[in-house]
Amino acid sequence: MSDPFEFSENTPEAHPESVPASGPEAEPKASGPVTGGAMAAGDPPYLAMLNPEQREAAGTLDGAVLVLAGAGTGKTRVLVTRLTHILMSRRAFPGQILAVTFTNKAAREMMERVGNLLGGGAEGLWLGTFHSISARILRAHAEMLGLKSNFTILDTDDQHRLLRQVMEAENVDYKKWPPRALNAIIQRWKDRGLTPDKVTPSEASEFASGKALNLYRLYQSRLKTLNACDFGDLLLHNLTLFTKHPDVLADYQRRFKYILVDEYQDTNVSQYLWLRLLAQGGSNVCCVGDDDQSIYGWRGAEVGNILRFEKDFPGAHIVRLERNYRSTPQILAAASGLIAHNEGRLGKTLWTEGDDGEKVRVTGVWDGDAEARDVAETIEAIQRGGTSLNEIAVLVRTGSQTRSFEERFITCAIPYRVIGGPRFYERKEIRDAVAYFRVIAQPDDDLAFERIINTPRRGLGNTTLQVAHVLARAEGTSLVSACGALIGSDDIRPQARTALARVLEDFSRWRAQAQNMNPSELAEIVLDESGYAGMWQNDKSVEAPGRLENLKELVSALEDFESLDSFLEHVSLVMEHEDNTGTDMVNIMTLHGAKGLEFDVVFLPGWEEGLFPHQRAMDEQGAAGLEEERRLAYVGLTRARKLAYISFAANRRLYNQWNSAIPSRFIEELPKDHVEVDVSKGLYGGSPPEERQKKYGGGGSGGSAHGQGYGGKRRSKPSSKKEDAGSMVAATPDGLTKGSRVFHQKFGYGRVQGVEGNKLDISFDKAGRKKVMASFVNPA
DNA sequence: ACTGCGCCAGTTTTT
DNA sequence: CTGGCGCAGT
Repeated sequence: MSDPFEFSENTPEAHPESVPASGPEAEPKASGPVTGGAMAAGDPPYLAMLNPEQREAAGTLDGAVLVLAGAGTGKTRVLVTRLTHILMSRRAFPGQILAVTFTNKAAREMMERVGNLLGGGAEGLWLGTFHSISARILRAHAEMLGLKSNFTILDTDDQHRLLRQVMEAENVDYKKWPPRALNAIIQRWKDRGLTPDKVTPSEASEFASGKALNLYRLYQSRLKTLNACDFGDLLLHNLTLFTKHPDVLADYQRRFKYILVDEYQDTNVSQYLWLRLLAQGGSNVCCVGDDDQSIYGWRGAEVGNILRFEKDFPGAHIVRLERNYRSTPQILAAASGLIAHNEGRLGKTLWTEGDDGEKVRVTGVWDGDAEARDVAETIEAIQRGGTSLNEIAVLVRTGSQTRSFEERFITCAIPYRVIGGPRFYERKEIRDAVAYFRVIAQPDDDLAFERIINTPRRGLGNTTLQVAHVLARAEGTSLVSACGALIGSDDIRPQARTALARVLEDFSRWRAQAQNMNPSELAEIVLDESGYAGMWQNDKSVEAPGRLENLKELVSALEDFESLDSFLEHVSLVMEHEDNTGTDMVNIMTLHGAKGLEFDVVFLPGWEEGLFPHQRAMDEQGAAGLEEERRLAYVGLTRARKLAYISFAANRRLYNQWNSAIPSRFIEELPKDHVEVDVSKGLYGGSPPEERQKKYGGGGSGGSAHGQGYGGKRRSKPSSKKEDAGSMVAATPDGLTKGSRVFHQKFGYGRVQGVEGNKLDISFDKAGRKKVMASFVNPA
């Protein structure tokens, strides 16, 4: 948006009356009334509203501050108040404050709350995610790194395709060595701030017989020719920029008088180095985090960063927030007892006031379906008790677990939303459309061009593409320019030549139109003239209408953007779907997705060895992986204000196999006094956890006796003693039979394919084939 | 150049 | 069970 180098606009020099002194050296001594936690007369009202520790964290503006904020202790409130305090006490202009978060959601929330507290005047804040802020900085200095400022940010799909190309060129068998695995290795290097020249050969990894490093180098050079970056590069290039151009760094250091960091425990090495470089100019740094909530180690986060804060900033002020405002004492005690099994914690003692509340409920069920049924029933009961569905969440370990709940909720007509599910911008049709925009915005974007050159089909297949590739490589140009050259040559068939000429013509026309047209209009023209929309209109498959619907949504989403460029930036960095929070719905999401959220009632299904803790976490990270899983469990429990329900199933289907499972070790680790085992399901009848453990052959915690988690494998569903007749409703008297047309409130119209008792097997026109309770459909 | 078939491998979490 | 990929046939 705005150039980050409009320093003069925002610096004190330009407003001598408003700010007493300029430059970090001449920083005035505390002119604000508060520097510590003690309540002082004359505290501004926004500080007076905080508890003493919070006040200390928000009010200590000089020097470095580390806030160890336990779950539900008001850390966002502290950050927001601190930011407001800095502005209200006129210590800095908005443009001199850098506030970084990990998620766009967190950034948005902070912006909103600062706005509320401040009532305007927060424009110009550098508030955003690590990625968006480093992208902004990088765009301003792209040429220093051999990039153009309109560089493309590649998504994972592009990364994989590019890596595959590189591997093909190097004769590395990409079937044997999956590009995604290589990508993971490279991203880990990038997370640690390692450019190819800094990776020590000893780290070269087993991948492709030690060729990973070389592939990394080639990948980087391909990125540069493509004028593109992947996620990791955004930070990495910033680091290079700052170290190679001290003057640039100095400018930013001078600019940012205050730095605020959220979720500090999740920073990786390169983010840490980035912060440290920026802070070294004497900024007042404030990092907020909770080592017990570090759940991103698998993508390079280093809890160590939080542990070494004092070393990095000698004399740092450390504030602990331990008063929890969220959960009941029972829930808090259960969560604390669980997390106490981890070693190497900074250690906090959370406390709270108020009624004990209900103990954490633990239920064992027969299988995943029973679990979903059980959760649905409980939700219905809770809802009858007056709790709104918005206040209820189902937190699962893996994305694939959401399905059984969705199906059950649909059958029971419980409205729900899946947060963080398949994302809008990751759908095929959206990615295709975006690829068109990318080529318009940046003709050199080979990956995007390649994606849509023959979509819709226009007779430009593999042969043509290969020829173009070869030429591009030989000439050192982009695919688009190579294609331009091909039109005038006879290296390809005349048919292909005309087709190619036509697309290129289209693109240059669109490019011209892009100058004086809003993006939304342009999108409509492009989707129409390219034949892309037409392609789906002619498609008779069930999902085609949905795809067209999505394309329409995309066009209207474009209305919010001033330029194609800003939209593309949004697509790459703000990969999220707007959530319809307006309506009352149960929330389903992964535990990772739930961090930072809270609900009255939380369901935590799937607490089985192998699923949670996840086998892979333990295989790949060992003891550290297990501890991270335990923190994930802790995060899950601490999302609950009033009620937490944990469940595990004795049988679970994975791929297409039934596996018997044993309860998660985390269940045994819950302090017994704060847990109530639900025996009503007839499983694990009444036996306390210790006995249950013997019954199912589980060993002590951490022991290998837990083994593989999932036990025997069977092909067919294990027979249950209890049929689920209890949850059945009498069949409808509608007399629906095979072939009847029906209408379902959620799925729309469909045709009955079969009748099984009171369930109907229906093939819906749009939603596909589902089994639904007869009482929820009406004859069409 | 495109279509269809059969084989395989895969599913943790995300900016 | 799905989807991606390679191969063979048109």
